[in-house]
Amino acid sequence: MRSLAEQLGVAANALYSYFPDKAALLDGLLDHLLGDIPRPDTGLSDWRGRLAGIMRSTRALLLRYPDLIPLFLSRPGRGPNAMRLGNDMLEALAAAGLEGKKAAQALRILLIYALGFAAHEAPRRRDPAGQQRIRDSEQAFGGAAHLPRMRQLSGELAQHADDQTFETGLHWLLSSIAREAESPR
Amino acid sequence: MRSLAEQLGVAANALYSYFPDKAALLDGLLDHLLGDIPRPDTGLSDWRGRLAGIMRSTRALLLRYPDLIPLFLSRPGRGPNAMRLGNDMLEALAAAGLEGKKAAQALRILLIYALGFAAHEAPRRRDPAGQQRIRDSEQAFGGAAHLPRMRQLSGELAQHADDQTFETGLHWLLSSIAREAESPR
DNA sequence: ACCTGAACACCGTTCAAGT
DNA sequence: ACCTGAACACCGTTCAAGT
Repeated sequence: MRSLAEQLGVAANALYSYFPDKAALLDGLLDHLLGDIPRPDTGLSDWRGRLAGIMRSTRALLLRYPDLIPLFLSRPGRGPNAMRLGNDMLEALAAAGLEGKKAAQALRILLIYALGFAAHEAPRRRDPAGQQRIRDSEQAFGGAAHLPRMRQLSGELAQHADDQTFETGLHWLLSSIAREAESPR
Repeated sequence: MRSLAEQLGVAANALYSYFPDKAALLDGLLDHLLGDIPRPDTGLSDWRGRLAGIMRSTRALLLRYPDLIPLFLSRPGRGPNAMRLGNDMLEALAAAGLEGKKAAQALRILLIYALGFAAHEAPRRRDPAGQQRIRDSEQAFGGAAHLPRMRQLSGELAQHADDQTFETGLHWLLSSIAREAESPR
């Protein structure tokens, strides 16, 4: 609050003329930022591509504002932009054949995946001693007595999460969603 | 630091005789808590059940210590208990037919899913005005002009994430992992 | 309606000093 | 080696007072 006020050239407590508290201010900011996520081409019949695009944009947005990730995870998200995003996702899920409760579950699972992934990545990307940390991890994993699997994969495990891993997980979720529609229960 | 010191009957700065800073203290605590996650029955050939058990235990542990969830998401996790957990997961993934890079990816994706899910849930479970918040959301979704999918599912979408949703996402990931092993690339 | 200075009750951490 | 009181540089927020 203090540093924002300073950038606005105003005393810190002046902000309380506009917002009841910090949480309310951040809620407004969050939904505003969601406006940066582009809408999928509605004409496109490729539901998988549309969902993947939204999830990639969401992850990219979060990585741009790492400080806000805990807020995105914990806040309800019922501003206009959050609702538009939800509607676009439900539209794509309906094209995939998911409706009702299963569609609501899929929406939440996909969002949690993208949010969780970014929440995992962001602090590592920002860590100034990141490369050193990777070397330390590799050594810890490589020297783990009685844990042969960790030793064997120490090189892979020590690396940070990357684009390819994000795509793999997204692919896994979308593939299962496609199957869910084919053989509903 | 101050409240912990008080519970120990000691001045706050006395803690700095044992830990260089707050982060180091919490890193130690985190790995200690991971010791509460039970190991899967190693004799069991059911790799899916073993992985599911670990993920359920992880989620349950995080929900017991909601304040620590951001730490679990951002910290590397290379203490003895974290490594044991990783080794058990890799063991199960190997039984599923995943080795090397794909196994490392699967490990990270599953952990991110469980951590992300708990990070999403925890603040909602703690919110004292949770029920009121659900009603507000339902009304916001239900009254969204031009967003028919949101309106249609307002009841489902307003609810909090639940056990069933967690199980669905876990099932989707494990199913795709099973397929990955059947037809590797 | 919108802003201010001053203050309150908190933080994590440092430092010099004690035993 | 382990602890202390005092202080530092921060927080978000409240309150009474100003225009």
